[in-house]
Amino acid sequence: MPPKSIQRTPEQKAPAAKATIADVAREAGVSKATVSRFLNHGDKLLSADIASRVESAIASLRYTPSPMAQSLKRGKSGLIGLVVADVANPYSVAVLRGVETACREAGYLVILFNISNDREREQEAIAALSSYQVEGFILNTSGYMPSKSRKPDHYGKPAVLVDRRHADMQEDFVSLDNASAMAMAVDHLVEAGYRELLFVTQPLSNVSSRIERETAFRNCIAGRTSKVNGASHENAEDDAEALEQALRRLVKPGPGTRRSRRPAIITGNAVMTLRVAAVAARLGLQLGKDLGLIGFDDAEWAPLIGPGITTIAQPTDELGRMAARCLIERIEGFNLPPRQILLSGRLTARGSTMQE
Amino acid sequence: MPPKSIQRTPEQKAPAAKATIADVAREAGVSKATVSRFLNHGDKLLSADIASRVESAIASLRYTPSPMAQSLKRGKSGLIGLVVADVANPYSVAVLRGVETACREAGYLVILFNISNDREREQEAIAALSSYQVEGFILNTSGYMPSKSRKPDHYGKPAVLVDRRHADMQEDFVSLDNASAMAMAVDHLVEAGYRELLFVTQPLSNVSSRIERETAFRNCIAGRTSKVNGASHENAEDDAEALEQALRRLVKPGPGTRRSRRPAIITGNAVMTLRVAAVAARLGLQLGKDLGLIGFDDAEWAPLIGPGITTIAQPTDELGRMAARCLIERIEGFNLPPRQILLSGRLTARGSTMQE
DNA sequence: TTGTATGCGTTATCAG
DNA sequence: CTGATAACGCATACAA
Repeated sequence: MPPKSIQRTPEQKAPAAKATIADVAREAGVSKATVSRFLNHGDKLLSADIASRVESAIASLRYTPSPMAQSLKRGKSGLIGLVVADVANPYSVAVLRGVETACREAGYLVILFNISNDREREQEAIAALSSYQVEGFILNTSGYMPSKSRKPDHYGKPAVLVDRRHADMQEDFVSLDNASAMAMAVDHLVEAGYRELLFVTQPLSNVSSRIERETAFRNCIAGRTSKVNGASHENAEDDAEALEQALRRLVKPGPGTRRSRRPAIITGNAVMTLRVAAVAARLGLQLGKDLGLIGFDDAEWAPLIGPGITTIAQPTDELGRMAARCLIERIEGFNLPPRQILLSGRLTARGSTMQE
Repeated sequence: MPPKSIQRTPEQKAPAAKATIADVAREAGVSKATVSRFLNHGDKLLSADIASRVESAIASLRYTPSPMAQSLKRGKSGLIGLVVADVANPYSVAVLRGVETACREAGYLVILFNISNDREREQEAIAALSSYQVEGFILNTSGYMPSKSRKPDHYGKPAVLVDRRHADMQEDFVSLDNASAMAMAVDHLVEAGYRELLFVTQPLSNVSSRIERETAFRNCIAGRTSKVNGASHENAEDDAEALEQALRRLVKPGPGTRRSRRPAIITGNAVMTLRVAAVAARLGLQLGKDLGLIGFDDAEWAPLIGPGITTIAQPTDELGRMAARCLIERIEGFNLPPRQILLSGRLTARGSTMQE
């Protein structure tokens, strides 16, 4: 057996060292500039003869331009920076999916930065991404830096916000239409005979989507001339205790109150839905009977918990795609005023909000 | 009011144009080379005086080196390419999270490429990532290209595989210890009195983790001298029908069989767990009573479906971190033989596998 | 239509 | 210890 020399993949003669534009130029017997022209303007500026020579040289060398070098030269990179508040959050991930797809289809790649809900790191994320010459940002963050009490700097690059609005927002904004989604939820509950409503949310703490939903909820209640009661409960991460209290209070109203007022809960997102379902189970409350439940965000498990949980699904994939498209439009030069794109949710009725 | 000139952020005198190494050199009254030395070797090669001058120039100009330019020069980018079979899969996402964290901590950023379970696009993903000079790949893919019937080319860059093993694997491999996890599952069921076992999985179709689990299942059954029966069922994406048949057959054994043989199902992942739970509900089967159920992958909803579903949790975050660490070790030059890192799962018993 | 020369922001190789 | 200077791979103004 002959001593095995340099490893080579079967179908590739040249060593792995990537071909550069200079190699192509040499192979085709032209200058680097000519090759560059072919790359950027096709055969518009070249004679047919030379164009084809360059073309076949590129093919035979399997040449691919280096985005890095291009980026350095042009100041643009084909990269889009995505900053996510928390990759553990299914919502973020669902959006991420749409974003990645749309970007790739448009020839961009996504660099991901997760800040694990640490607001202080938003600026760090943007800076890191920016140094990689990303051409724009998609932000699913609060946009608020407590310690600095100012907005993060976007380095003059376009950005689009998803789900979370920023103060004095100059950017495009893509989100669920929270007001009408909440209206759907309340209407649905009232129609099903529920009269004592509780909105349960994670702490509002400057997260615009939570605030919008809470506000919409109050408006819905206030707007009803009929006898619907409503209250909100902010539930901290670890405070199952408080949540249990709130449920107890909701279900077993004080003395002197008729029991004709059926109680129901609206949860602000899937996380809270799960928590409420857990507490309800612990208290022995039957969903759809002792307690109505409708939650923002649809999840695969929603049909399977108890009698099935009624949800308002967000068009997450579409939200992500929209965000990406907005950003790319701006990147490619259209200079539009800030837009707000509000997509509507879809209600799926299940056992947890049964008619009386 | 004076005509407002160029917009400037309050605390930043210079225009937004990012400072370069040349700016710093000028500001400090030294050469670019000197600044570069300071950047790369600290003050080891510089006189204290000059070092401090450079240092303050950097600070006052808020200078940050351009990774792009560095990358061009050094041939390394600080980027790691992550190719995910399907971002819609909670498992992928959970791993992604660990990967992102570990990479960032080590000073790398992650570029994400999702191939939506399209095996043909694995090579495309790797090529795209490679052109961005990523320093290595983390792959959660099949590594198998049906149409080409060969393995994707990694361009000589290090790669680590997560969850899915490739043929003739030369790469590091990080995964759940499927064999012992399956053993745990079977032991648990047998101990709880179940005797008629069915393993339900998505189609094996060359996905190594599915194959390993199925094989492990068969081995477990074969290894038992006692009277435990076992069978496997591959369930296609859209075939609820077949799944229902399988459940029916499992629960209602043919004539002449004693009913002392309690039936139970082991699901290969969370997706299948949900599907089985749905079908069981439709058939009116009580989990933990008429039918045992234990599933791979723990999810937040597991405790809430029916009497709670027993699961085997994968240490997803740790898997991601491990993968990242392995890759980074290789990137930074340690030339080790291929390793396999198998992490064990954790069983959480819930109502769906109650004792008789 | 094509080639030459220059520069993008860094790092490395030389001298000094 | 420090400073010119030449690459890295590419795109473009300018010259031919």
